Amino acid sequence: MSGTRVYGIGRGEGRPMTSRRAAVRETLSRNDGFRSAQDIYAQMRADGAKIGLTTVYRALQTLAESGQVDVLRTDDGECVYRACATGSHHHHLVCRNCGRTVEVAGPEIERWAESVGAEHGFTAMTHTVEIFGTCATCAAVASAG
Amino acid sequence: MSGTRVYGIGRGEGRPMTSRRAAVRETLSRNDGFRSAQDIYAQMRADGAKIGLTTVYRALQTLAESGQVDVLRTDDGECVYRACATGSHHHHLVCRNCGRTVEVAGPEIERWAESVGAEHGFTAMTHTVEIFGTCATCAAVASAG
DNA sequence: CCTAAAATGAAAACCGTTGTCAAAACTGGC
DNA sequence: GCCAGTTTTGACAACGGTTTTCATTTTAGG
Repeated sequence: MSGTRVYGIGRGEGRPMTSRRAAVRETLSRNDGFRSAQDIYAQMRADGAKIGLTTVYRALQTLAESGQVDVLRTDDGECVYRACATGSHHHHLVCRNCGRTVEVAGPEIERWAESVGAEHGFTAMTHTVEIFGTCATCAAVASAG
Repeated sequence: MSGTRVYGIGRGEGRPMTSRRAAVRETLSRNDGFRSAQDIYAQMRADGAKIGLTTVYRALQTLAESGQVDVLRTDDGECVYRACATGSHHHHLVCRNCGRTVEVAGPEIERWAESVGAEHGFTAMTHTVEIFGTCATCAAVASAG
C-alpha cells in the first residue's frame, strides 16, 4: 500500500485536525491492513506517544465520519479501520491471516446490486462487499512452516 | 418468505434437536427478516414460552454452526439471525427499515470475487455480500406519512 | 427407577465501546 | 501577553451484547 497519501491535510473535513487526530491518522496510515482502535492505541503508546484510549476511539470515528478512513466490522464484532488510498467507493480484498488489504473497484457489482434491488422494488440501495482470502505470502509461510 | 420449511427436523446437524432449540428455530422461522437473540427471546416470552436468554443465545449459535440459520452483524455490532429457505450459498437484500429480506443468488458475484482474489495471488477466498435498501412498502409508508 | 451425560438458566464476568466530567489546550478579542 | 469562552483530552465509570460459570433440571440408556 502507499501509506503516505493524506487527504486535505491541515484543514480537516468538518472538524479541525488536531495533533492527536493527525497522530492517529498517521499511525493508521503506516499500517497495511485494517486495525482496531486498541491496536492503534497500543502501537502509539509503544512508539512513546502520549494519548488516551478514549481519544483514539474518538479520533477514529471522526476520521471515519469525514471519510478519511474506512471502517469494517470483524466477525467478532470489533471495529477495524484503514486509511485507504482512494476516497471514492471501493471494496476490499483482505488477507484473513495478516490483514494485508488490496482496494478493488467493482463496477459490475454496483450494477448488479442496483438491479437486484430494483427487481424487488427496493430503492436507495447500499451494499457491503468484502472478499477474504489468504495472500500469497501467508500461503507460502503456511506451506513452508 | 416461506416460513414453515424446516431442515432435518428431529435429527439435528451435529447436535440433538432439543425442545428449546426447536422452539427457537420455530420462532425465528415465523419472522420475515433478520432478528437478534434478544428479539427472539422477547418474542418467545411474550408468547408464554419458558426459556432463558442464555439458552436462546446458545440455540442460535448452534443453529448457525449447523448451517440451519444465517447470521449477520448489524452496523452497531449486534448479531442477527434468519432461517433461510435455502441451505446453499446466497446473499441477502434487506430492507433497512422493516428488515424484510429477499434471498438472492449471484453467480456472477462468486465468479468476480474468485477472479479478483486470484488476480492478486490470494487463495481460499470467501466473501460477504449484503444489499440494503428501502422496500416498496416502507417507501410508500414514508412518502404517505 | 437409577445413573451418567447433556441441556438449561440465573447471575456474574467479559470486552469493546461510549458517556461523564474535570483538567488542559486552543481561540479570538483586548 | 492575557483573558474569557470554547473545544479537546483522558482517566474512569457506565453500557450493552455476548459468553462463562455453576448448580439444577432434563434426557437417554440400562
